[in-house]
Amino acid sequence: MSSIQSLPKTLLKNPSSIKTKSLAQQLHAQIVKSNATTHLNLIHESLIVFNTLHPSSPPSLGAWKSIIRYYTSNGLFLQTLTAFVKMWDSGVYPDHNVFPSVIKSCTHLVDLRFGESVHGCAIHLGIDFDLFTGNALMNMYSKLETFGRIGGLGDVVGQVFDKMPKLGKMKMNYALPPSNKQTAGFDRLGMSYEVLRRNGGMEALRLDSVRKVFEMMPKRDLVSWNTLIAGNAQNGLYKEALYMVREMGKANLQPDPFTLSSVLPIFAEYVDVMKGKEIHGYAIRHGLDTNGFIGSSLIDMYANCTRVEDSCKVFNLLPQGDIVSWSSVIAGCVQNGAFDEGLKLFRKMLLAKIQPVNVTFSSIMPACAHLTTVHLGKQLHGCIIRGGFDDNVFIASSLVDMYARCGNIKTARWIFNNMEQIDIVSWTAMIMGCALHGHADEAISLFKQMEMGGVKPNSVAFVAVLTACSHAKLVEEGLQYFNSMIHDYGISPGLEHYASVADLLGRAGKLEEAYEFISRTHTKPEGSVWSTLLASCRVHKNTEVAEKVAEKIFTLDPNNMVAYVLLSNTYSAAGRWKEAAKLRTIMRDKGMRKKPACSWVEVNNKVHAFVAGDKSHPYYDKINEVMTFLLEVIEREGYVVDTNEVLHDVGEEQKRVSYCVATCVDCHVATKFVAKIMGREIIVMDNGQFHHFRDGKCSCGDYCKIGIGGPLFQWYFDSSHFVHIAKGKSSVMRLGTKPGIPKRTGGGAGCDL
DNA sequence: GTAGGGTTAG
Repeated sequence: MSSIQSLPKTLLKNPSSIKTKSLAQQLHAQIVKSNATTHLNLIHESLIVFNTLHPSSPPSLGAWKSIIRYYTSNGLFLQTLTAFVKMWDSGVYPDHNVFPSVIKSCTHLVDLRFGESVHGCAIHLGIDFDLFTGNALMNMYSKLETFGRIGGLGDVVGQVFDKMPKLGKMKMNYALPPSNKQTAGFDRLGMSYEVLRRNGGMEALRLDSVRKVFEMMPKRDLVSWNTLIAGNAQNGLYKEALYMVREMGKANLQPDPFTLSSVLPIFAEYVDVMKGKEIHGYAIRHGLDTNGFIGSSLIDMYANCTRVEDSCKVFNLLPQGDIVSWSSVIAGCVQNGAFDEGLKLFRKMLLAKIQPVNVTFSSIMPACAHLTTVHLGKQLHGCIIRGGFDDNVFIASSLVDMYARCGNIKTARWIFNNMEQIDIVSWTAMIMGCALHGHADEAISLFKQMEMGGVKPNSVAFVAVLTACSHAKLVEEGLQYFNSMIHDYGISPGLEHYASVADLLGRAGKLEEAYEFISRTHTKPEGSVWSTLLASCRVHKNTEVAEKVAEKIFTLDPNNMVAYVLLSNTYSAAGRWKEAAKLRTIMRDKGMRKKPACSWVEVNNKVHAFVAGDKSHPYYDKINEVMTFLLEVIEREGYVVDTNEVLHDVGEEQKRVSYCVATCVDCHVATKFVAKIMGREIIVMDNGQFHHFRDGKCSCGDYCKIGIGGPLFQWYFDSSHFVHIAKGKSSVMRLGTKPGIPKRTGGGAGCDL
């Protein structure tokens, strides 16, 4: 006999040589029996021949089974269903081997209606008691029971196969339990799954069919239990899932990797690292800790419990990392603020020739956003476009956020405008972007558009719109949104909302009001909420409220250094030097040392960072030269050093700081002058808020809480940047107090991918 | 026939 490879080739080149049905079936059977993956194209072609050759005398059950199994195992789910319908139409009835494939196809196509019909067929034929069929049905119902009616391909497939519901109507009472009708009803009310879950009450209704199938199954194996457990775990029924694990033990079945990787996400969600560790221990004792699925679940669990080091340990012990474990560990780092580590791992992954996918990109992008390294973000964006991932809503949202945070609000807006689908996260990212750039009107307008478009704001969206109001001095609007959040949307305010409102009132100088507001909150306010207000007290030079606020903070945390610094600066700003000095003494006695302020700018894909008093930059002398020159120029233009606001806590090592740096405390004013003289826009990011300096004015309308502090002046004038200024371009500078982010000149975050 | 990773938070 000819080899499997050569026979079909010869025949298929000349289809007319396939004269008989039996020859076609033989051909097909041979190909199907051979290694399917190496002959995919041939098999597909032979199936086409097979399907069209003898429409009047359809294939036997055995042939149909081969076809259906082939289609399903190669992901051709729509073809599976076509074959199933044709088979049924031709009077050949499926046996128990056919149903699992067909049900699996319905699951993948997110078509619950079709699946229910198939279930009806199985009942009709009396083979719904089959173990494999039952397992497949449970899996389908646990994945589709809620979502199947909401979206997906359900309707499309339903239209194509309008015959199918007829087939399944015999015993549809079983396949369509009351829960489905109610689910559909909720859907019509426009309530999201998230809302339903949060409000409770759905649990009893959902997974009804899964439980029914499980209960009627005469025989259950580990797969049945795992499917049931996973179904409950993935639908938020954590207690039930854990209860079923115990029940499974009673049935003398041992947890396997499937069981463990369904249970681990529950403890990740509960942030219960002790229970998670117990599972880890079990996995080690049973030699399962090197299983890739368990590994990535462990990585995620530890990361969710803020134990990134443990995530990395698990990852390093995996014999081979696949894209999921790489993505997990990268996401774990980024979500815990270890941005540099995340980027390092990402580069390592590329070196290991692992191709990033959707999840990898949306996991790593926030690292670029928070490090303000737009050139890295752009490189990633390039990879995303080349990989065809740019229509993914997760990725697009992360890009909107990244560009906005890196100062490039126009690009952010362009991406947002071109998104195919916009969800609550993309809206929020865009609204927050506008808020950070001081475009409050636009932020509010977007928020309204979102509401009108039927997307319900969540608590994060309210943080965004409150931020917009706060930055633009829109006190009334902000308070209205805060109330709307509580009364119209039933969202109870969290610390971040209280902080926003405290900021809103504080920036506007309504310090007493803000103090009362925070004091009234039901949630116990944290130091961070009070600190927000204390910063406003400093701006408004109100030592009276500042003292009250500081007292609150010190009750919560007697060694809160930020509060000491802010209170001391408030005294300085109000001219009460003695009190300020006294606080400095206390701080020194307590051994507190303020982290030196740090500023950095990205020029020609390189990050230049400057710490106060640091002379290590290779162009330090040139920078100083230019700085002195510019200072003279802006002073001629009318800039006066504001000696009243010498807020710098000049420490021992900073005493050597040059005249210029020490005097440039009122950087916000100085930068306006520089922008005017140089005739260019300067964009500065300060604590997440952007200042666009142009033509002697700033976009924040001087309505900024902190004023820009720190050794700002240094980095206008590193030599390459000076060239940049001359070209009239703008680049984003960033201020902060995060030593190490980025590394000193040219290091760390400045590296390419 | 069953299992793992993602975007927004002054």
